[in-house]
Amino acid sequence: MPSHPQSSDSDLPRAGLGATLAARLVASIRAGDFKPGDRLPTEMQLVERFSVSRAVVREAIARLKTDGFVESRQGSGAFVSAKPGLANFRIANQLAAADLAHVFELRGVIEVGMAELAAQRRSKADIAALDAAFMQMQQALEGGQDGADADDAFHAAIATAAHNPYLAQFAAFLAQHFSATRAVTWQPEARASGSTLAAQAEHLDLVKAILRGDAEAAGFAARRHVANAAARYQAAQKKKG
Amino acid sequence: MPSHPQSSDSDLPRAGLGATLAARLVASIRAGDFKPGDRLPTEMQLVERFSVSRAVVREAIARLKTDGFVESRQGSGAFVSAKPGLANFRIANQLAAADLAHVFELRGVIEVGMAELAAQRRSKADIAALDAAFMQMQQALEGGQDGADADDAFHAAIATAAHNPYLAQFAAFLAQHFSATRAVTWQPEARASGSTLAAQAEHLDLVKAILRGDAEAAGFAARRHVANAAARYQAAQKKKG
DNA sequence: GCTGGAAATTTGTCTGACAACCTGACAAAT
DNA sequence: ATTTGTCAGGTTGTCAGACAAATTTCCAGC
Repeated sequence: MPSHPQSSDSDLPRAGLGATLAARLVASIRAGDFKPGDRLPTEMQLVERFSVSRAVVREAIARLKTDGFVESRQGSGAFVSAKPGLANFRIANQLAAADLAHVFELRGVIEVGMAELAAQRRSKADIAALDAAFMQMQQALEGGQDGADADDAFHAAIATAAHNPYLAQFAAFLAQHFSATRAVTWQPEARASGSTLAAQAEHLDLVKAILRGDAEAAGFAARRHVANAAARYQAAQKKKG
Repeated sequence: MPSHPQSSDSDLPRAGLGATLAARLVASIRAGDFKPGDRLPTEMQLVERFSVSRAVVREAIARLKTDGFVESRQGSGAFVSAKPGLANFRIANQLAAADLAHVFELRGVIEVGMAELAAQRRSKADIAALDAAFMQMQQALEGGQDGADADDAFHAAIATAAHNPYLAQFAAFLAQHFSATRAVTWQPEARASGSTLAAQAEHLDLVKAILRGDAEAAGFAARRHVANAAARYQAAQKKKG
């Protein structure tokens, strides 16, 4: 058994009929088949059209309701919301290269803002956590170990130092989609090419700017770090593919 | 019938049993009653504990699945996800004053980033849309009409000019929570105090910076505009409450 | 034309049943 | 002793039918 849990298709539960139908209905709404205010087909019509039971249809519609795509009224029907899909913000699990670049850019905007705020608001405890994460990465760099976890902790420490829970939560949300890119930084190929060293140098610039409370420099360092991380990841992808 | 749709409690559908149970289970997970990896009570146990039918329990769990709180496996049970609630980003409908300030800050970070990118990437069509929205606000300002819609269009035009769909979608998501604050800018009280005029002056700075492609100035103008908007809104709240 | 109420329609909830799947225990074979 | 096969029980997934609750439609009656 591999030590790293492999996320193959078999170990994650297959999508049931309800989830599948929900996805199809969302696609229909996004495609414009149903516009805001329109009434969806009745449950019985959906039962006949998709050859499933009413329980499946109701599960699908329940999912659409939690995602804010539709609102249903007893006795009347289910109606597409005024702002379908805007009740929450979501990013697809699999992203094309062009989309990934855009998400990288979004992440950059957030990281820059957090770095600036962290420089203005950092407490002694924030500095201690930031320093600890940085030193852990340094040890991983010198010892040839995996510093991905310390890298996570480093960025989390910056988010904490910004003292804005919404900003931190959104950064954590975005970070999920970058586990692969963070892993690249600490792979043997990256060490050989000097990418890991370069990334750590960028981390140092960021730490120093935050320590001395220089918001402008912190923002600049964060901007450069994310931009370079994106470049390094895309270069690694090109080399591999 | 009022021209502005009033969102009273009566016209939006009451939460059903399924939605209620889902909310309670989410609260339990957030409170730590169930930790990541834990197995939820079986559907039959939930049926007995909450005195509802299995259909209601299944609707609640279906909602938890779409929100990424749990994953269920046929024959085994429903398990709390590793990162519960991080599958999507969501903001509560009703925010306390302190939370609203934080969300304002998050919005500011996004607006600054979009303004910078818009200055770098604006096309002729972007400029035309931006100009049209600004002129519409100007007319509303001079004619004493409501410019809230034009205000929306103005910020949407900046989002479009940034040429990043994820950034734009997130900005639109955030904008939903600021309809009240944008309305404040165009109320008679704001006109009397000069707030509306000040806001429009800030809009002009923003437009000019984007037109001449000055990213730094655009970012600065956006930062100032959002900060002032927050201050104006909080002042109006204090005056009213 | 308008009103009132019955009838039809639609979603919400309950109940029972079976299928698909997983888990653990036990027996059998190696 | 370890592995393998089998079985029984439990759990989620799906189906079917029924009734309750709320809305909409329609028509008789004025």
